[in-house]
Amino acid sequence: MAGHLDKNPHESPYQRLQRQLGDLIAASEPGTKLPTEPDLAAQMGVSRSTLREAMRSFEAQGLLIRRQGAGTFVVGKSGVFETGIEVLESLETIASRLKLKISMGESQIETIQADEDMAKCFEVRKGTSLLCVTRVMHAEGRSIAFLQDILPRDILPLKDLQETFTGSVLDMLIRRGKPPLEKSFTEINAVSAPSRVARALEIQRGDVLLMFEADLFALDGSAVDHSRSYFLPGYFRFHVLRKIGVP
Amino acid sequence: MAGHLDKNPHESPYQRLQRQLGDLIAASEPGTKLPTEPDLAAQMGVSRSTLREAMRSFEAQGLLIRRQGAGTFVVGKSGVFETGIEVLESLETIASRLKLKISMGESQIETIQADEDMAKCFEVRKGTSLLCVTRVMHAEGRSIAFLQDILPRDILPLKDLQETFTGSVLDMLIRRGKPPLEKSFTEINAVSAPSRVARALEIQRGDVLLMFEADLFALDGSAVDHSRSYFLPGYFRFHVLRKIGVP
DNA sequence: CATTAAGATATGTTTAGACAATCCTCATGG
DNA sequence: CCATGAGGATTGTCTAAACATATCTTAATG
Repeated sequence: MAGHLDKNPHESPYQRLQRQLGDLIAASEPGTKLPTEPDLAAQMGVSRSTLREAMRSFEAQGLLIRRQGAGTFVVGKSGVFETGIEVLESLETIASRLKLKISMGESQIETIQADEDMAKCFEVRKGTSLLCVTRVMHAEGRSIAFLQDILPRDILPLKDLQETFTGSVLDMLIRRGKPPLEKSFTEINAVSAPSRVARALEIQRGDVLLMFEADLFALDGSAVDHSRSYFLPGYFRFHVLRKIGVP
Repeated sequence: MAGHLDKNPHESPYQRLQRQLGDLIAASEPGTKLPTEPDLAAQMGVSRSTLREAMRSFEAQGLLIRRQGAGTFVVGKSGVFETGIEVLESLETIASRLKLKISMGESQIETIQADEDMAKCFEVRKGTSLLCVTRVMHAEGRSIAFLQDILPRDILPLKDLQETFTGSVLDMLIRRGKPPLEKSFTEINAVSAPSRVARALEIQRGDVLLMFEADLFALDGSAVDHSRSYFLPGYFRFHVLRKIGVP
């Protein structure tokens, strides 16, 4: 990216480190195992902590994958899930269209009690039982998304969920056809990975994630699902076509 | 948020730290200066590094502001820039509608040479001169967004920019009325703050930012502007209404 | 009274090291 | 040949400390 605020573009040691790391990654074939952290730190003349800090941003961009006990590997930039967000679609649908593979990893279906926010969302009493479906989605041999849906018990039979769930609550609802769905209101933000999500996604706690928090509405206006989806940034490219507003 | 993958919700020391910090912040009036990092670390029984790591996520949520040499302050959650992204509007327009104050801080207008990407974007030869407008936007006494627009020299007179620019290239283009604008194609992602952006936004390098990278098109289909906007997550709530797709 | 400089305070960055947790390889035994 | 366990390799987390940088306060001087 050209242009910057600092008139004197003198490179700090950390920026030099970033550039050198970027060069090393660019020069390595996908699948390459990089030197160990202690070795790389020594080569680049920085401490292991400083190197790790720099590596985090490359991992966030999907250029590296680090595996505890195994090593650090360069990732090929092939399977990016690219889609517009004007239309709500499941990851499976997007994958199918892009001819990419995605699968559901670890998952969990449980019953929870509505807290104040959920009670308000579904217009039920606090403490009402809700279904919570949590899973990790995998592509290219790693976890790339952590998804969680909360929905009233009567919206999807628990039995169906337990027997046929393959990763998308939305697809199940669409296939089932009732209630008929109308729209989703989705909030978008960047978050620092909470410990539990980080563990599930095999990243460091505190790493950068893109999060969509959404309410799904039926035609009759009632909320039928509340979801939180955490995406590893380097594996997704979301975009939106925007009309021009009038000030 | 209820529900989690770990069946045994035993709290790790770091999670305990996060909870305690969250409680402390919630219990403090906006504007409160927290104990110094060494003191707080001692009180919470962790090292200063671990405390700093935990504080980063609160700063990302806009709950804290840290100022080098001055201290750490609790932030009141009042002025969140909330808007749909179906329509492209400047921060000033959004602020005006929400009755929030925003102003332009440090800015820079310079001429740059088109690299390969920019040459392709604007359909010009590599090396062609382009204008680059970079600025930091302030609200509530702090930097909350780092914005950068790149545009061909003939789209906006440099003189006009230098004399009347107050923060929004979009608003200038709309007021000028030519070329007539049609739409913006915006990519959305979460990024780890690069050093220069971090410095401008007064955050730690590597912190979480929401980034929009956009191409603005005129009615005749030509690209008239390419921009990158970095947003401090806690100060913005972007949302989108999504139609339901068919798998 | 205003300005400036020095000292104190506090966050930002870097380093080194220790230990925990995970993964991989190799040797051994069934 | 396969399973298992031990040991080595490597990343993840935490700690302590040092130094850089920024801010604030206070004292001295004009």
